[in-house]
Amino acid sequence: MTTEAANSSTRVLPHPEPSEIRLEAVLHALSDPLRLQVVRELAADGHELSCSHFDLPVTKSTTTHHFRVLREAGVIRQIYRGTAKMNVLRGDDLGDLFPGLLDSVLAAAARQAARLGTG
Amino acid sequence: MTTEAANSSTRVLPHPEPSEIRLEAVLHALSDPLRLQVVRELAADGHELSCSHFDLPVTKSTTTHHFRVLREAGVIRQIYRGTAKMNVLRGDDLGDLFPGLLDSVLAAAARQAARLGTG
DNA sequence: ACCGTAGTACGATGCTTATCGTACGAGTCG
DNA sequence: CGACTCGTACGATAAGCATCGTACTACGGT
Repeated sequence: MTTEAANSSTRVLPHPEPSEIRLEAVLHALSDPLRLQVVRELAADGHELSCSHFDLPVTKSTTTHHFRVLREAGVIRQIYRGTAKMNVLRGDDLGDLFPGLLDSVLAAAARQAARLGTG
Repeated sequence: MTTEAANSSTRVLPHPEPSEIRLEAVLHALSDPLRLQVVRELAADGHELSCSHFDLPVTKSTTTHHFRVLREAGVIRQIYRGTAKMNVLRGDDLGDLFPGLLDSVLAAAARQAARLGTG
């Protein structure tokens, strides 16, 4: 049973507070190719993107797993909107905690993608 | 004798070419607390430091393992000098490949260390 | 030649992670 | 309601990784 009368989009996901975000966890989250790709797309778009928007070469289960890793590391924020689950970069929080870090990682990823031939 | 250069004898260690260095591997190498600490000390010192200079809370075997991960990711360069194995950051190579990345990671690490009250 | 120091190699172990499949829940729309 | 879509939960599996201990090599000094 739903423990709570389903007030649409009242499903809330746990996110780490800025004070709980660890650099090591952020770096680890970004060290996976799939997750780094997701972060790049989120940064490039700048808006909320649903999980299903991403065309990852893994199953839905694995996709859920990767998004959770990103969320629990504090890299993204996830919000339910209807049946969809929207994802946004926590650019502000990360910028406050680690100024310039996200930008240089994204720049590095873009640079490597260009170097390796259209990524 | 000698003491000058040219003491890097027979034993040579494999290092990735700059073109072989992958961002994901670098981020993964830096995502371990011990390895990040090593990199911070190397950056702070700026000179060659032997493996035994670092006082890591793990055995020699594990220390060897962590230095190898850093070397194979392209983060450090290792050279034998007598019985010692010297380590130095590949700051130039990383700076060419991923401008600003290493600096912002180091800054982030310093910031987090201060925030967590490292003493 | 010997010994001590620095580091390696190898095998084992236990933990973490990436992956999948299937069954299920939550929400939308006809 | 019923069907459909999006995503979750759980269990299983396989690979990776951090760690250790012991046995070993390489080098330098005495």
